[in-house]
Amino acid sequence: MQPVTDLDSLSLEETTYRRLRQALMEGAFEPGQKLSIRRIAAALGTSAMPARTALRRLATEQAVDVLPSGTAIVPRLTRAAFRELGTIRAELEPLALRLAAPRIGGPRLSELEAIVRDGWAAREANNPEEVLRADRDFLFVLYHAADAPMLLSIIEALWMRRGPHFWDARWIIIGRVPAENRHAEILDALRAGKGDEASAELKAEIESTTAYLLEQMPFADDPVEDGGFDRLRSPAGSTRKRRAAVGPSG
Amino acid sequence: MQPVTDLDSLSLEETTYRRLRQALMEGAFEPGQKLSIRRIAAALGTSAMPARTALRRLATEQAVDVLPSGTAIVPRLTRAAFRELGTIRAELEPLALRLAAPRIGGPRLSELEAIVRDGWAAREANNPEEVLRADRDFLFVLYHAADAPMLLSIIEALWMRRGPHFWDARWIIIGRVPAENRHAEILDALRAGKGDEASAELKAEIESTTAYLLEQMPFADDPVEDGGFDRLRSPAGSTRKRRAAVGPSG
DNA sequence: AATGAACATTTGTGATCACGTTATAGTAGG
DNA sequence: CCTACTATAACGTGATCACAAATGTTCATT
Repeated sequence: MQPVTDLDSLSLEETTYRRLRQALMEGAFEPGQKLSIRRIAAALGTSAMPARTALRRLATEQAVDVLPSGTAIVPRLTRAAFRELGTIRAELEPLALRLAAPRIGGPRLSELEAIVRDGWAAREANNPEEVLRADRDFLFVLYHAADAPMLLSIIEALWMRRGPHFWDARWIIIGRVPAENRHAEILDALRAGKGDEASAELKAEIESTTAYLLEQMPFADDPVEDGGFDRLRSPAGSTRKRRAAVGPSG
Repeated sequence: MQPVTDLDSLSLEETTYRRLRQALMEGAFEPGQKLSIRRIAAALGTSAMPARTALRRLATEQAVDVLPSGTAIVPRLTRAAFRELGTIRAELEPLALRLAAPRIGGPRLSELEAIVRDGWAAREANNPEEVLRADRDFLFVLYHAADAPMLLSIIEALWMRRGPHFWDARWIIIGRVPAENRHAEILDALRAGKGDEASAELKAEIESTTAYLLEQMPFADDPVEDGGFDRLRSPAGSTRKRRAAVGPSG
Protein backbone atom coordinates (compact mmCIF):
# COMPACT_ATOMS: atom_id res chain seq x y z
CA MET A 1 0.00 0.00 0.00
CA GLN A 2 1.35 3.40 -0.90
CA PRO A 3 1.75 5.99 1.81
CA VAL A 4 -1.40 8.07 1.64
CA THR A 5 0.41 11.37 2.00
CA ASP A 6 3.61 12.76 3.39
CA LEU A 7 2.55 13.81 6.80
CA ASP A 8 5.13 16.54 6.89
CA SER A 9 3.78 18.31 3.89
CA LEU A 10 0.27 18.45 5.32
CA SER A 11 -1.13 21.37 7.20
CA LEU A 12 -1.13 21.13 10.95
CA GLU A 13 -4.88 21.22 10.93
CA GLU A 14 -5.06 18.24 8.58
CA THR A 15 -2.65 16.11 10.58
CA THR A 16 -4.49 16.96 13.78
CA TYR A 17 -7.74 15.97 12.17
CA ARG A 18 -6.36 12.68 10.89
CA ARG A 19 -4.83 11.71 14.17
CA LEU A 20 -8.03 12.33 16.05
CA ARG A 21 -9.98 10.48 13.41
CA GLN A 22 -7.74 7.46 13.62
CA ALA A 23 -7.80 7.50 17.40
CA LEU A 24 -11.57 7.63 17.41
CA MET A 25 -11.94 4.77 14.96
CA GLU A 26 -9.60 2.60 16.95
CA GLY A 27 -11.38 3.35 20.18
CA ALA A 28 -8.51 5.20 21.79
CA PHE A 29 -10.92 7.49 23.61
CA GLU A 30 -13.54 6.64 26.16
CA PRO A 31 -17.17 7.58 25.71
CA GLY A 32 -17.88 10.76 27.59
CA GLN A 33 -14.31 11.94 27.50
CA LYS A 34 -14.00 15.65 26.92
CA LEU A 35 -11.75 16.85 24.15
CA SER A 36 -10.81 20.43 24.77
CA ILE A 37 -9.25 22.56 22.09
CA ARG A 38 -6.42 23.85 24.22
CA ARG A 39 -5.50 20.47 25.65
CA ILE A 40 -5.23 18.87 22.25
CA ALA A 41 -3.29 21.83 20.94
CA ALA A 42 -0.89 21.56 23.85
CA ALA A 43 -0.49 17.82 23.38
CA LEU A 44 0.48 18.43 19.78
CA GLY A 45 2.61 21.43 20.44
CA THR A 46 0.61 23.77 18.23
CA SER A 47 -1.64 26.72 18.79
CA ALA A 48 -5.33 26.27 19.42
CA MET A 49 -6.26 26.96 15.83
CA PRO A 50 -5.60 23.61 14.17
CA ALA A 51 -7.20 21.73 17.04
CA ARG A 52 -10.24 23.95 16.89
CA THR A 53 -10.84 23.36 13.23
CA ALA A 54 -10.14 19.63 13.50
CA LEU A 55 -12.64 19.21 16.32
CA ARG A 56 -15.31 21.15 14.49
CA ARG A 57 -14.80 18.95 11.47
CA LEU A 58 -15.26 15.87 13.60
CA ALA A 59 -18.40 17.37 15.08
CA THR A 60 -19.74 17.86 11.57
CA GLU A 61 -19.34 14.17 10.90
CA GLN A 62 -21.01 13.53 14.23
CA ALA A 63 -17.89 11.66 15.24
CA VAL A 64 -17.93 13.73 18.41
CA ASP A 65 -20.79 15.43 20.14
CA VAL A 66 -20.68 18.99 21.23
CA LEU A 67 -21.94 20.23 24.57
CA PRO A 68 -24.01 23.41 24.82
CA SER A 69 -20.85 25.08 26.04
CA GLY A 70 -19.11 24.16 22.83
CA THR A 71 -16.81 21.56 24.30
CA ALA A 72 -16.41 18.45 22.20
CA ILE A 73 -17.13 15.15 23.85
CA VAL A 74 -16.69 11.55 22.76
CA PRO A 75 -20.26 10.38 22.18
CA ARG A 76 -22.15 8.18 24.59
CA LEU A 77 -24.55 6.32 22.37
CA THR A 78 -28.16 5.76 23.23
CA ARG A 79 -29.75 2.48 22.24
CA ALA A 80 -31.59 4.23 19.43
CA ALA A 81 -28.38 5.74 18.12
CA PHE A 82 -26.57 2.44 18.23
CA ARG A 83 -29.43 0.76 16.43
CA GLU A 84 -29.44 3.46 13.76
CA LEU A 85 -25.73 3.02 13.32
CA GLY A 86 -26.20 -0.70 12.80
CA THR A 87 -28.98 -0.14 10.29
CA ILE A 88 -26.91 2.22 8.20
CA ARG A 89 -23.85 0.00 8.36
CA ALA A 90 -25.91 -3.01 7.32
CA GLU A 91 -26.83 -1.11 4.18
CA LEU A 92 -23.58 0.60 3.26
CA GLU A 93 -20.88 -1.86 4.13
CA PRO A 94 -22.36 -4.70 2.09
CA LEU A 95 -22.67 -2.22 -0.74
CA ALA A 96 -18.99 -1.42 -0.46
CA LEU A 97 -18.17 -5.09 -0.45
CA ARG A 98 -20.29 -5.64 -3.55
CA LEU A 99 -18.40 -2.87 -5.32
CA ALA A 100 -15.07 -4.23 -4.13
CA ALA A 101 -15.67 -7.88 -5.04
CA PRO A 102 -14.82 -7.70 -8.75
CA ARG A 103 -11.70 -5.68 -7.96
CA ILE A 104 -10.07 -8.05 -5.52
CA GLY A 105 -7.05 -9.70 -7.07
CA GLY A 106 -4.65 -12.37 -5.96
CA PRO A 107 -2.37 -10.17 -3.84
CA ARG A 108 -5.31 -8.72 -2.00
CA LEU A 109 -6.64 -12.20 -1.34
CA SER A 110 -3.45 -13.28 0.33
CA GLU A 111 -3.33 -10.10 2.36
CA LEU A 112 -6.84 -10.84 3.55
CA GLU A 113 -5.97 -14.43 4.32
CA ALA A 114 -3.13 -13.31 6.54
CA ILE A 115 -5.41 -10.93 8.42
CA VAL A 116 -8.01 -13.63 8.97
CA ARG A 117 -5.30 -15.96 10.29
CA ASP A 118 -4.03 -13.31 12.69
CA GLY A 119 -7.53 -12.66 13.91
CA TRP A 120 -8.17 -16.32 14.52
CA ALA A 121 -4.92 -16.74 16.40
CA ALA A 122 -5.69 -13.69 18.51
CA ARG A 123 -9.07 -15.11 19.36
CA GLU A 124 -7.53 -18.36 20.55
CA ALA A 125 -5.03 -16.36 22.56
CA ASN A 126 -7.92 -14.47 24.13
CA ASN A 127 -6.49 -11.17 22.99
CA PRO A 128 -9.44 -8.91 22.23
CA GLU A 129 -7.42 -5.89 21.17
CA GLU A 130 -5.80 -7.91 18.42
CA VAL A 131 -9.07 -9.53 17.38
CA LEU A 132 -10.74 -6.18 16.96
CA ARG A 133 -7.79 -4.82 15.06
CA ALA A 134 -7.80 -7.77 12.67
CA ASP A 135 -11.55 -7.53 12.11
CA ARG A 136 -11.26 -3.86 11.36
CA ASP A 137 -8.30 -4.30 9.06
CA PHE A 138 -10.04 -7.07 7.17
CA LEU A 139 -13.09 -4.99 6.44
CA PHE A 140 -11.26 -1.83 5.56
CA VAL A 141 -8.99 -3.56 3.10
CA LEU A 142 -12.20 -4.48 1.33
CA TYR A 143 -13.76 -1.05 1.65
CA HIS A 144 -10.68 0.58 0.24
CA ALA A 145 -10.78 -1.82 -2.67
CA ALA A 146 -14.26 -0.60 -3.56
CA ASP A 147 -12.59 2.56 -4.82
CA ALA A 148 -15.57 4.68 -3.83
CA PRO A 149 -14.19 7.63 -1.90
CA MET A 150 -17.46 9.09 -0.66
CA LEU A 151 -18.70 5.74 0.47
CA LEU A 152 -15.46 5.05 2.27
CA SER A 153 -15.52 8.32 4.12
CA ILE A 154 -19.13 7.75 5.19
CA ILE A 155 -18.29 4.31 6.52
CA GLU A 156 -15.31 5.69 8.37
CA ALA A 157 -17.53 8.28 9.99
CA LEU A 158 -19.84 5.54 11.20
CA TRP A 159 -16.91 3.64 12.68
CA MET A 160 -15.62 6.71 14.41
CA ARG A 161 -18.86 7.05 16.24
CA ARG A 162 -18.94 3.40 17.13
CA GLY A 163 -15.26 3.04 17.95
CA PRO A 164 -15.16 4.16 21.56
CA HIS A 165 -18.06 1.94 22.63
CA PHE A 166 -16.79 -0.97 20.66
CA TRP A 167 -13.49 -0.74 22.36
CA ASP A 168 -15.15 -0.62 25.72
CA ALA A 169 -17.18 -3.68 24.87
CA ARG A 170 -14.28 -5.72 23.59
CA TRP A 171 -14.59 -8.26 26.41
CA ILE A 172 -18.20 -8.78 25.54
CA ILE A 173 -17.40 -9.17 21.89
CA ILE A 174 -14.63 -11.62 22.48
CA GLY A 175 -16.81 -13.53 24.92
CA ARG A 176 -19.29 -14.36 22.23
CA VAL A 177 -18.76 -17.90 21.05
CA PRO A 178 -18.03 -17.70 17.35
CA ALA A 179 -20.03 -20.41 15.66
CA GLU A 180 -17.85 -20.11 12.63
CA ASN A 181 -15.32 -17.69 11.27
CA ARG A 182 -17.47 -15.31 9.29
CA HIS A 183 -14.64 -13.43 7.73
CA ALA A 184 -13.21 -16.68 6.46
CA GLU A 185 -16.54 -17.38 4.80
CA ILE A 186 -16.60 -13.96 3.23
CA LEU A 187 -13.14 -14.64 1.95
CA ASP A 188 -14.23 -17.97 0.49
CA ALA A 189 -17.13 -16.33 -1.27
CA LEU A 190 -14.82 -13.71 -2.70
CA ARG A 191 -12.39 -16.32 -3.90
CA ALA A 192 -15.26 -18.03 -5.67
CA GLY A 193 -16.26 -14.77 -7.32
CA LYS A 194 -19.56 -14.69 -5.46
CA GLY A 195 -19.65 -11.06 -4.47
CA ASP A 196 -23.33 -11.06 -3.65
CA GLU A 197 -22.92 -14.00 -1.31
CA ALA A 198 -20.05 -12.31 0.49
CA SER A 199 -22.14 -9.18 0.74
CA ALA A 200 -25.10 -11.03 2.23
CA GLU A 201 -22.81 -12.73 4.71
CA LEU A 202 -21.43 -9.38 5.80
CA LYS A 203 -24.89 -7.93 6.20
CA ALA A 204 -25.88 -10.85 8.40
CA GLU A 205 -22.75 -10.39 10.48
CA ILE A 206 -23.42 -6.71 11.05
CA GLU A 207 -27.04 -7.29 11.93
CA SER A 208 -26.43 -10.13 14.32
CA THR A 209 -23.53 -8.40 16.04
CA THR A 210 -25.62 -5.27 16.46
CA ALA A 211 -28.49 -7.25 17.92
CA TYR A 212 -26.14 -9.09 20.25
CA LEU A 213 -24.56 -5.91 21.53
CA LEU A 214 -27.94 -4.28 22.01
CA GLU A 215 -28.64 -7.07 24.45
CA GLN A 216 -25.30 -7.21 26.16
CA MET A 217 -23.95 -3.68 26.22
CA PRO A 218 -24.96 -0.88 28.55
CA PHE A 219 -26.05 2.34 26.86
CA ALA A 220 -26.26 5.98 27.76
CA ASP A 221 -30.01 5.85 28.26
CA ASP A 222 -30.04 2.67 30.34
CA PRO A 223 -31.06 2.98 33.96
CA VAL A 224 -27.91 3.30 36.02
CA GLU A 225 -27.24 0.48 38.43
CA ASP A 226 -24.01 -0.20 40.23
CA GLY A 227 -21.81 2.20 38.39
CA GLY A 228 -23.66 1.95 35.14
CA PHE A 229 -21.22 2.83 32.44
CA ASP A 230 -18.21 1.85 34.42
CA ARG A 231 -18.78 -1.82 34.53
CA LEU A 232 -17.24 -3.93 31.80
CA ARG A 233 -13.89 -2.25 31.90
CA SER A 234 -10.99 -4.59 31.32
CA PRO A 235 -10.98 -7.25 34.04
CA ALA A 236 -7.55 -6.50 35.44
CA GLY A 237 -9.03 -3.41 37.09
CA SER A 238 -7.37 -0.95 34.76
CA THR A 239 -8.34 2.13 36.71
CA ARG A 240 -5.48 4.02 35.21
CA LYS A 241 -5.60 7.71 34.73
CA ARG A 242 -7.50 8.81 31.68
CA ARG A 243 -5.06 8.73 28.85
CA ALA A 244 -3.82 11.96 27.39
CA ALA A 245 -5.97 13.27 24.58
CA VAL A 246 -3.34 12.82 21.93
CA GLY A 247 0.21 11.85 22.59
CA PRO A 248 2.66 13.70 20.39
CA SER A 249 4.85 10.64 20.17
CA GLY A 250 2.05 8.35 19.22
CA MET B 1 -42.36 22.68 10.93
CA GLN B 2 -40.74 24.10 13.99
CA PRO B 3 -37.84 26.52 13.61
CA VAL B 4 -34.80 24.35 14.14
CA THR B 5 -33.03 26.93 16.27
CA ASP B 6 -33.02 30.59 16.66
CA LEU B 7 -30.38 31.80 14.38
CA ASP B 8 -29.44 34.72 16.56
CA SER B 9 -28.39 32.54 19.45
CA LEU B 10 -26.08 30.49 17.26
CA SER B 11 -22.40 31.08 16.85
CA LEU B 12 -21.34 32.96 13.76
CA GLU B 13 -19.49 29.91 12.56
CA GLU B 14 -22.60 27.77 12.85
CA THR B 15 -24.81 30.19 10.97
CA THR B 16 -22.19 30.57 8.27
CA TYR B 17 -21.98 26.82 7.93
CA ARG B 18 -25.73 26.40 7.71
CA ARG B 19 -26.16 29.08 5.12
CA LEU B 20 -23.50 27.63 2.89
CA ARG B 21 -24.94 24.17 3.38
CA GLN B 22 -28.40 25.27 2.38
CA ALA B 23 -27.08 27.20 -0.59
CA LEU B 24 -25.17 24.16 -1.78
CA MET B 25 -28.13 21.82 -1.46
CA GLU B 26 -30.34 24.18 -3.36
CA GLY B 27 -27.81 24.58 -6.11
CA ALA B 28 -27.17 28.26 -5.49
CA PHE B 29 -23.55 27.87 -6.53
CA GLU B 30 -22.14 26.82 -9.83
CA PRO B 31 -19.78 23.89 -10.21
CA GLY B 32 -16.23 25.16 -10.27
CA GLN B 33 -17.03 28.34 -8.41
CA LYS B 34 -14.36 29.28 -5.92
CA LEU B 35 -15.38 29.99 -2.37
CA SER B 36 -12.69 31.99 -0.71
CA ILE B 37 -12.59 32.46 3.02
CA ARG B 38 -12.16 36.19 2.92
CA ARG B 39 -14.90 36.77 0.36
CA ILE B 40 -17.45 34.83 2.32
CA ALA B 41 -16.41 36.53 5.52
CA ALA B 42 -16.78 39.90 3.88
CA ALA B 43 -20.17 38.99 2.45
CA LEU B 44 -21.36 38.12 5.94
CA GLY B 45 -19.69 41.00 7.67
CA THR B 46 -17.58 38.84 9.95
CA SER B 47 -13.93 38.08 10.30
CA ALA B 48 -12.33 35.28 8.36
CA MET B 49 -12.51 32.84 11.23
CA PRO B 50 -16.11 31.65 11.02
CA ALA B 51 -15.92 31.32 7.26
CA ARG B 52 -12.72 29.37 7.52
CA THR B 53 -14.15 26.82 9.91
CA ALA B 54 -17.41 26.54 7.99
CA LEU B 55 -15.62 25.84 4.73
CA ARG B 56 -13.37 23.25 6.30
CA ARG B 57 -16.40 21.51 7.71
CA LEU B 58 -17.98 21.42 4.27
CA ALA B 59 -14.78 20.04 2.85
CA THR B 60 -14.90 17.26 5.41
CA GLU B 61 -18.31 16.27 4.17
CA GLN B 62 -16.92 16.46 0.65
CA ALA B 63 -19.60 19.01 -0.08
CA VAL B 64 -16.84 21.18 -1.51
CA ASP B 65 -13.49 20.22 -2.93
CA VAL B 66 -10.24 21.79 -1.89
CA LEU B 67 -7.62 22.88 -4.38
CA PRO B 68 -3.97 22.19 -3.63
CA SER B 69 -3.73 25.83 -2.65
CA GLY B 70 -6.36 25.30 0.02
CA THR B 71 -9.10 27.25 -1.72
CA ALA B 72 -12.51 25.63 -1.55
CA ILE B 73 -14.28 25.02 -4.81
CA VAL B 74 -17.77 23.83 -5.66
CA PRO B 75 -17.17 20.33 -7.00
CA ARG B 76 -17.23 19.43 -10.65
CA LEU B 77 -18.31 15.84 -10.66
CA THR B 78 -16.73 13.21 -12.83
CA ARG B 79 -18.93 10.51 -14.25
CA ALA B 80 -17.55 8.04 -11.74
CA ALA B 81 -18.32 10.36 -8.86
CA PHE B 82 -21.84 10.99 -10.07
CA ARG B 83 -22.40 7.27 -10.47
CA GLU B 84 -21.09 6.62 -6.97
CA LEU B 85 -23.40 9.28 -5.62
CA GLY B 86 -26.35 7.61 -7.29
CA THR B 87 -25.38 4.22 -5.98
CA ILE B 88 -25.17 5.44 -2.41
CA ARG B 89 -28.38 7.40 -2.68
CA ALA B 90 -30.17 4.37 -4.09
CA GLU B 91 -29.23 2.51 -0.94
CA LEU B 92 -29.74 5.13 1.74
CA GLU B 93 -32.76 7.10 0.67
CA PRO B 94 -35.01 4.06 0.31
CA LEU B 95 -33.78 3.01 3.74
CA ALA B 96 -34.83 6.36 5.15
CA LEU B 97 -38.20 6.04 3.49
CA ARG B 98 -38.64 2.56 4.95
CA LEU B 99 -37.91 3.93 8.40
CA ALA B 100 -40.22 6.86 7.87
CA ALA B 101 -43.18 4.93 6.48
CA PRO B 102 -44.68 3.74 9.78
CA ARG B 103 -44.31 7.21 11.24
CA ILE B 104 -46.21 9.16 8.63
CA GLY B 105 -49.51 10.36 10.00
CA GLY B 106 -52.46 12.17 8.51
CA PRO B 107 -51.07 15.72 8.76
CA ARG B 108 -47.87 14.67 7.07
CA LEU B 109 -49.82 13.01 4.31
CA SER B 110 -51.70 16.17 3.47
CA GLU B 111 -48.50 18.17 3.58
CA LEU B 112 -47.00 15.73 1.09
CA GLU B 113 -50.09 15.87 -1.09
CA ALA B 114 -49.82 19.63 -1.31
CA ILE B 115 -46.18 19.40 -2.31
CA VAL B 116 -46.92 16.85 -5.02
CA ARG B 117 -49.69 19.09 -6.38
CA ASP B 118 -47.35 22.07 -6.46
CA GLY B 119 -44.73 20.05 -8.25
CA TRP B 120 -47.17 18.85 -10.85
CA ALA B 121 -48.46 22.34 -11.46
CA ALA B 122 -44.93 23.66 -11.81
CA ARG B 123 -44.15 20.95 -14.33
CA GLU B 124 -47.12 21.93 -16.44
CA ALA B 125 -46.06 25.55 -16.17
CA ASN B 126 -42.61 24.54 -17.38
CA ASN B 127 -41.01 26.02 -14.29
CA PRO B 128 -38.01 23.84 -13.50
CA GLU B 129 -36.91 25.75 -10.41
CA GLU B 130 -40.22 25.08 -8.76
CA VAL B 131 -40.29 21.45 -9.86
CA LEU B 132 -36.91 20.80 -8.34
CA ARG B 133 -37.88 22.57 -5.16
CA ALA B 134 -41.05 20.52 -4.82
CA ASP B 135 -39.22 17.26 -5.47
CA ARG B 136 -36.64 18.10 -2.87
CA ASP B 137 -39.20 19.19 -0.31
CA PHE B 138 -41.22 16.05 -0.86
CA LEU B 139 -38.29 13.76 -0.20
CA PHE B 140 -36.92 15.65 2.74
CA VAL B 141 -40.25 15.74 4.53
CA LEU B 142 -40.02 11.96 4.38
CA TYR B 143 -36.37 11.80 5.40
CA HIS B 144 -37.01 14.00 8.39
CA ALA B 145 -39.87 11.75 9.41
CA ALA B 146 -37.47 8.81 9.59
CA ASP B 147 -36.15 10.37 12.77
CA ALA B 148 -32.67 9.05 12.11
CA PRO B 149 -30.32 11.98 12.58
CA MET B 150 -27.14 10.38 11.29
CA LEU B 151 -28.87 9.04 8.24
CA LEU B 152 -30.40 12.41 7.53
CA SER B 153 -27.11 14.21 7.75
CA ILE B 154 -25.47 11.70 5.43
CA ILE B 155 -28.23 12.14 2.88
CA GLU B 156 -27.94 15.89 3.11
CA ALA B 157 -24.23 15.63 2.46
CA LEU B 158 -24.93 13.65 -0.70
CA TRP B 159 -27.41 16.26 -1.88
CA MET B 160 -24.97 19.05 -1.22
CA ARG B 161 -22.51 17.47 -3.55
CA ARG B 162 -25.12 16.87 -6.18
CA GLY B 163 -26.91 20.18 -5.80
CA PRO B 164 -24.87 22.43 -8.03
CA HIS B 165 -24.92 20.04 -10.99
CA PHE B 166 -28.53 19.24 -10.51
CA TRP B 167 -29.38 22.86 -10.66
CA ASP B 168 -27.37 23.28 -13.79
CA ALA B 169 -29.14 20.36 -15.38
CA ARG B 170 -32.62 21.49 -14.48
CA TRP B 171 -33.62 22.00 -18.09
CA ILE B 172 -32.56 18.50 -18.89
CA ILE B 173 -34.48 17.13 -15.97
CA ILE B 174 -37.60 19.02 -16.81
CA GLY B 175 -37.27 18.00 -20.42
CA ARG B 176 -37.63 14.35 -19.56
CA VAL B 177 -41.13 13.19 -20.31
CA PRO B 178 -42.54 11.96 -17.03
CA ALA B 179 -44.35 8.73 -17.78
CA GLU B 180 -46.16 9.00 -14.52
CA ASN B 181 -45.88 11.02 -11.36
CA ARG B 182 -43.58 8.88 -9.27
CA HIS B 183 -43.93 10.88 -6.13
CA ALA B 184 -47.69 10.49 -6.35
CA GLU B 185 -47.20 6.74 -6.52
CA ILE B 186 -44.93 6.80 -3.51
CA LEU B 187 -47.57 8.76 -1.70
CA ASP B 188 -50.22 6.21 -2.65
CA ALA B 189 -48.08 3.39 -1.36
CA LEU B 190 -47.54 5.24 1.89
CA ARG B 191 -51.23 5.88 2.28
CA ALA B 192 -51.83 2.16 1.84
CA GLY B 193 -49.24 1.41 4.50
CA LYS B 194 -46.96 -0.28 1.98
CA GLY B 195 -43.64 1.14 3.07
CA ASP B 196 -41.58 -1.42 1.19
CA GLU B 197 -43.39 -0.68 -2.03
CA ALA B 198 -42.82 3.03 -1.62
CA SER B 199 -39.19 2.34 -0.89
CA ALA B 200 -38.77 0.20 -4.00
CA GLU B 201 -40.42 2.89 -6.08
CA LEU B 202 -38.02 5.48 -4.74
CA LYS B 203 -35.04 3.28 -5.43
CA ALA B 204 -36.19 2.84 -9.02
CA GLU B 205 -36.64 6.57 -9.37
CA ILE B 206 -33.14 7.33 -8.14
CA GLU B 207 -31.57 4.70 -10.32
CA SER B 208 -33.37 5.65 -13.48
CA THR B 209 -32.81 9.36 -12.98
CA THR B 210 -29.12 8.76 -12.36
CA ALA B 211 -28.85 6.64 -15.50
CA TYR B 212 -30.71 9.26 -17.50
CA LEU B 213 -28.47 12.06 -16.33
CA LEU B 214 -25.36 10.02 -16.99
CA GLU B 215 -26.48 9.96 -20.61
CA GLN B 216 -27.64 13.51 -20.92
CA MET B 217 -25.43 15.60 -18.69
CA PRO B 218 -21.91 16.75 -19.38
CA PHE B 219 -19.33 15.88 -16.75
CA ALA B 220 -15.99 17.16 -15.63
CA ASP B 221 -14.09 14.37 -17.35
CA ASP B 222 -15.95 14.54 -20.64
CA PRO B 223 -14.04 15.69 -23.68
CA VAL B 224 -14.63 19.41 -24.08
CA GLU B 225 -16.43 20.41 -27.24
CA ASP B 226 -18.06 23.70 -27.94
CA GLY B 227 -17.82 25.20 -24.53
CA GLY B 228 -18.16 21.94 -22.70
CA PHE B 229 -19.55 22.75 -19.31
CA ASP B 230 -21.19 25.91 -20.42
CA ARG B 231 -23.84 24.49 -22.65
CA LEU B 232 -27.18 23.72 -21.09
CA ARG B 233 -27.51 26.98 -19.24
CA SER B 234 -31.01 28.35 -19.09
CA PRO B 235 -32.33 29.00 -22.60
CA ALA B 236 -33.17 32.66 -22.10
CA GLY B 237 -29.48 33.41 -22.22
CA SER B 238 -29.14 34.12 -18.55
CA THR B 239 -25.57 35.22 -18.76
CA ARG B 240 -25.98 37.27 -15.64
CA LYS B 241 -23.05 37.92 -13.42
CA ARG B 242 -22.17 35.09 -11.11
CA ARG B 243 -24.20 35.62 -8.00
CA ALA B 244 -22.46 36.75 -4.86
CA ALA B 245 -21.21 33.93 -2.69
CA VAL B 246 -23.62 34.66 0.13
CA GLY B 247 -25.80 37.70 0.39
CA PRO B 248 -25.87 39.13 3.88
CA SER B 249 -29.50 40.01 3.52
CA GLY B 250 -30.51 36.56 2.39
C1' DA C 1 -20.11 16.32 57.46
C1' DA C 2 -23.17 18.43 54.04
C1' DT C 3 -24.50 22.69 51.71
C1' DG C 4 -23.84 26.89 49.33
C1' DA C 5 -21.52 31.06 47.98
C1' DA C 6 -17.33 33.35 46.22
C1' DC C 7 -13.34 32.97 43.80
C1' DA C 8 -10.00 31.26 40.36
C1' DT C 9 -9.32 28.61 36.33
C1' DT C 10 -10.36 26.80 32.03
C1' DT C 11 -13.07 26.96 28.09
C1' DG C 12 -14.92 28.34 23.21
C1' DT C 13 -15.34 32.31 20.20
C1' DG C 14 -14.13 35.79 17.22
C1' DA C 15 -10.86 39.35 15.63
C1' DT C 16 -6.45 40.65 14.06
C1' DC C 17 -1.80 40.13 12.49
C1' DA C 18 2.39 38.19 10.06
C1' DC C 19 4.19 35.11 6.85
C1' DG C 20 4.82 32.58 2.69
C1' DT C 21 2.36 30.93 -1.24
C1' DT C 22 -0.69 31.17 -5.15
C1' DA C 23 -3.36 33.33 -8.49
C1' DT C 24 -4.17 37.29 -11.47
C1' DA C 25 -3.57 41.13 -14.36
C1' DG C 26 -0.60 43.99 -17.02
C1' DT C 27 3.16 44.42 -20.02
C1' DA C 28 6.90 43.53 -22.95
C1' DG C 29 8.58 40.69 -26.55
C1' DG C 30 7.92 37.64 -30.40
C1' DC D 1 -2.48 38.28 -32.14
C1' DC D 2 -0.39 35.27 -29.06
C1' DT D 3 3.04 33.91 -25.55
C1' DA D 4 6.24 34.70 -21.56
C1' DC D 5 7.44 37.25 -17.75
C1' DT D 6 6.82 40.22 -13.78
C1' DA D 7 4.56 42.90 -10.27
C1' DT D 8 0.72 43.24 -7.51
C1' DA D 9 -3.15 41.66 -5.27
C1' DA D 10 -5.51 37.99 -2.90
C1' DC D 11 -5.19 33.79 -0.48
C1' DG D 12 -4.75 30.05 3.35
C1' DT D 13 -2.40 29.16 7.55
C1' DG D 14 -1.15 29.53 12.15
C1' DA D 15 -0.32 32.39 16.32
C1' DT D 16 -1.96 35.50 19.69
C1' DC D 17 -5.15 38.36 22.19
C1' DA D 18 -9.52 39.93 24.50
C1' DC D 19 -13.76 38.63 26.21
C1' DA D 20 -17.60 36.27 28.19
C1' DA D 21 -19.45 32.07 29.62
C1' DA D 22 -18.90 27.80 31.84
C1' DT D 23 -16.55 24.90 35.03
C1' DG D 24 -14.09 23.49 39.09
C1' DT D 25 -12.27 24.60 43.72
C1' DT D 26 -12.03 26.55 48.14
C1' DC D 27 -13.75 28.01 52.20
C1' DA D 28 -17.21 29.60 55.38
C1' DT D 29 -21.67 28.47 57.23
C1' DT D 30 -25.22 25.49 58.88
